[in-house]
Amino acid sequence: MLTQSLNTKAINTPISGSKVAVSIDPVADRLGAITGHAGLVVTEFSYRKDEEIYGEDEPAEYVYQVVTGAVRSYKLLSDGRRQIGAFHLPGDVFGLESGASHRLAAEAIIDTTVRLVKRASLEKASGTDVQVARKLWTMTASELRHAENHMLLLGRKTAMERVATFLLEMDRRLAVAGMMALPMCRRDIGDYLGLTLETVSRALSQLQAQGILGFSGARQIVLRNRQRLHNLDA
Amino acid sequence: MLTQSLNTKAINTPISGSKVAVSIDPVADRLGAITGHAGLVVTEFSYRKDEEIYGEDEPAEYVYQVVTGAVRSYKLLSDGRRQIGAFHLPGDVFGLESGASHRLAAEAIIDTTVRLVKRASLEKASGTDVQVARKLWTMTASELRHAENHMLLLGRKTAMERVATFLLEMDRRLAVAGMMALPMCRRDIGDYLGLTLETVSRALSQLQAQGILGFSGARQIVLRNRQRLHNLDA
DNA sequence: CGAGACATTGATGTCTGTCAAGCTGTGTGG
DNA sequence: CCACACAGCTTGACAGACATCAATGTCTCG
Repeated sequence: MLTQSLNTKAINTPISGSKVAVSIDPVADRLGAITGHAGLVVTEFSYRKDEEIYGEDEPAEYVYQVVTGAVRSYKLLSDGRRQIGAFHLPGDVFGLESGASHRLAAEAIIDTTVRLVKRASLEKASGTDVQVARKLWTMTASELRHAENHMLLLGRKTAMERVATFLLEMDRRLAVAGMMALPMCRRDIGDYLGLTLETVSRALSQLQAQGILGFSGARQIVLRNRQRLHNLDA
Repeated sequence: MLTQSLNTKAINTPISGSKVAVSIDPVADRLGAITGHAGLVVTEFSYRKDEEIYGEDEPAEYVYQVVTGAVRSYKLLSDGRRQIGAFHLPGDVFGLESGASHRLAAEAIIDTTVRLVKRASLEKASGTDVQVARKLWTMTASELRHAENHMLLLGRKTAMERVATFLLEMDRRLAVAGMMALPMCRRDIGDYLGLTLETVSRALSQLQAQGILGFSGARQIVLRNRQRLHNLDA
């Protein structure tokens, strides 16, 4: 480990690393919108549940896109308190930095496959292709928008409002056939919402008791009344 | 008012609007780093204390830089709860959007003078000048970095840790001769830190009692022991 | 110098955290 | 295929940090 320099650091302990360039689906593919133009090398990689993808303050060598699975980006305080800044779901790009290093760590929540491209090659492409440069900016701006909404949630919303916001966000992002399968545990949800896992659990139970949602297993949720959920969300 | 369309909307009720193009100091001037290259028209404008500069979801027609004064950017919940996302101090650029509208409102905290350029002209310049495009991205990424740190504060830090973080941030950004003159009131600080003004006041009093800081008037603060303040900040 | 906005301080309340016990359901191995 | 084991979840009792409500103090500026 000590002999491994940061610059030549291998991608963290993958299950399987296929180093072949893969073809990118051009439809509604946000990373593809960039790579399509520049013809960059795109690699696929997989991480097991709870595996670290990169650490906080690590050099930002790659930009990632979730293919399947789910990823959490987070910061830690010295005593272990954790704030998850975002969940990344299939299609989402993460790990994009304009500076030299990652400002949040990233871990696979469940077994996850990602596409990745070298940051340096994107930087290079942005120097010649204005479309690429524009895309990098809008992706960062999109993350900023999410962070600004989340600051409002963390600073000013009640526990119930936070959970309602969370459910509506997840419903929007990963509902299929009116049901959502949450990839993350209650602790992850708590660390995302600035709550404890117990408070999250109590809020969900209360929503169930009110008939606003139904469970089929703790992580399979059906929203039965989005309007009432919206009303609970300030 | 009703006859005034949004697209032709005048800049909000300035004290004085000098529409002359002004020369920009090229040294350590972040807006200048852009405008220097593109030769854009830069205007100066002034706002009085508590005057709105733009509202949430208003079309983002201009990008601003504080010359003198201070600005708060914030979001509101329907019942009036407010989260201030950032304070903008002399030199800071604010109101930069990659989308069509402002996602936070902005108000002058005290009498404030800003420089401004049309967003559209920056967009245009970024299409031909790769340096401009790069700068827009890094400025947005810099805001994102701040927001990520602030999410950690809002989600996971105690009241005392938040106030310590705030003091160190303000010390870094506006201390002159070892003293800082806060432009904002206790309520603004509370709304930035996700606390009430009373909790902020109590924390500051406690820090004074411990000799970590001294006051000369409620908004004139001297940090007497930055190390101990750092220790209080998780 | 006076008035009003702003800040401090105190008393009390409450929401969420903490600690603890038990339950569920998922995956594994006999 | 069933049963066990364990991680994850729920629920309860209690505690505590911060909010709320209220009164007083102080600085600023007109």
